Amino acid sequence: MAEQTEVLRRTPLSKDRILRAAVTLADEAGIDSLSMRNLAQDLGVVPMALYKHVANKDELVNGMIDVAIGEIDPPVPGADWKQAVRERILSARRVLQRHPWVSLAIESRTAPTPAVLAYLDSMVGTFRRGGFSADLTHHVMHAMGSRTLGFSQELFDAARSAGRSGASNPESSAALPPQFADRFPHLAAIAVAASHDDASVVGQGCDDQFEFEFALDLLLDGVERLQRQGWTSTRRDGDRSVVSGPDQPS
Amino acid sequence: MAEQTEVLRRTPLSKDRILRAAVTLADEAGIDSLSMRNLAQDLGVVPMALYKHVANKDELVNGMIDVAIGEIDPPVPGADWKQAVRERILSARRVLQRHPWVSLAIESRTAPTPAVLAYLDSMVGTFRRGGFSADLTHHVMHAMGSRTLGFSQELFDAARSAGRSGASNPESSAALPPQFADRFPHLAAIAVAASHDDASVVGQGCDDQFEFEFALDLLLDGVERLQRQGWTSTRRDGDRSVVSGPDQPS
DNA sequence: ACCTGAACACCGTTCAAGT
DNA sequence: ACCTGAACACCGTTCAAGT
Repeated sequence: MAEQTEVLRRTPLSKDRILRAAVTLADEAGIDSLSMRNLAQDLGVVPMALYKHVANKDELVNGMIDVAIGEIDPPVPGADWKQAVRERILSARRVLQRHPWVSLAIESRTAPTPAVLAYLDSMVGTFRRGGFSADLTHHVMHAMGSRTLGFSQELFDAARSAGRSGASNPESSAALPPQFADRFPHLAAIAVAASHDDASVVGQGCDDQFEFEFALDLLLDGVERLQRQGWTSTRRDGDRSVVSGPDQPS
Repeated sequence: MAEQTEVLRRTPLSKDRILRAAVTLADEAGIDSLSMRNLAQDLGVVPMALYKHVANKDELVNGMIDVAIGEIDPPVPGADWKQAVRERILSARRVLQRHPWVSLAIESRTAPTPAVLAYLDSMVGTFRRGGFSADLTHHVMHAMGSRTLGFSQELFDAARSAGRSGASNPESSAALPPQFADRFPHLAAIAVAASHDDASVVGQGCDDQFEFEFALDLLLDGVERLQRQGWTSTRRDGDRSVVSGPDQPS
């Protein structure tokens, strides 16, 4: 409608409106399509008009990140630390599946944004209330790394810059080239091992959710063990093994 | 010397010479400075001359990655799987410290390069010879993620796009802003906890090497435990905890 | 004082003109 | 047939001219 177009054109720009349009653009067209010029066109304004509300593109991306991080669920109230951390991280992961550009955007930052800091601060608080020392919590946060925010650097991540396509979409599964098994026999063997549906499929054949939870639980179980052992940092003493506690089998 | 310049100008371009110049450029000036135009200028040729040897910039970056991956030490012969994996990953980490652009370059790829595949294949072989089932090895490789290649997504990684500056350089340590402890009390607490040198320093105050090995050993100890328990994938059965084996304490 | 078109300094890559 | 300068279609951002 002409009237509606007129209203939209007349709606004043705001940082909030710019950020929401930028998130939508990145969601739908990919982060590579996010340019000041494209974004301005989507908003029906001249590119330079954006610079009234954001200092530069870096500040725009920072704002976009915080919009996404704000969508992560708050910690579940009654749960113990392990359940609370686990659920929150899986919530973060769901957010990142809605906004696949976020992980790359966060990685490209030189400093964490305010919302990321607030999220991490809250998670540290959950560990501390669960009986973790400040020392152990510090190292645990490092060890979790980007997994804390719901993503991890996968090496076979074909869906990274590609469009959204569920793992259950058989169309997008690339069959192994014939030479692959000859050149990389070990990789071919483990690709077959965990691919329940089609033995000639790798990458897309992996159950991403399972792999994420496998690694998450491996880490959570490991740090739980350290906490129960009363682990303390021994880095100045040359002791290399982090779990060489008293109840180690042999 | 004029003669030497003449010789250099006369030296024919080759993919190898281009790749080595590109790696040097990225090492010294950062990945952002790596453009076809800058690279051509360093080589004393016109930009379009590069396209005789590389199809496009993506292929250039792929080649650069493989140059770097080729610098990783081969597995140590006599060691058991745990030592072999550990040493190799730490070697990869040293390579990435010499070439700080590699992790971002690998992350930006949509598919792994041949040298990365060969490296991963070799590592899978080490696990398999150590008695790991193909099933477990598959999930372990996922769980290790980018750590396999010597890097992990740190959230406070200030030195990411910045120039090289050792963690021991006190000049580059940013003090915590006064409001920080008020807004993010838990983060402030754990920052102080593990900072031995200066309690008001975060980020640069962390011992990156210690944190990397802490997480690496946490994972290696965890997967060793799974392997000893004869862990098998139970993902279709709704069993969520990866370490719920028979010898769990309670 | 405010807005904005043109311009600047880049980029990867195409393509046709020149040798 | 080969090489390469100019051009194309972008980019983030500056800046001065116009209202």
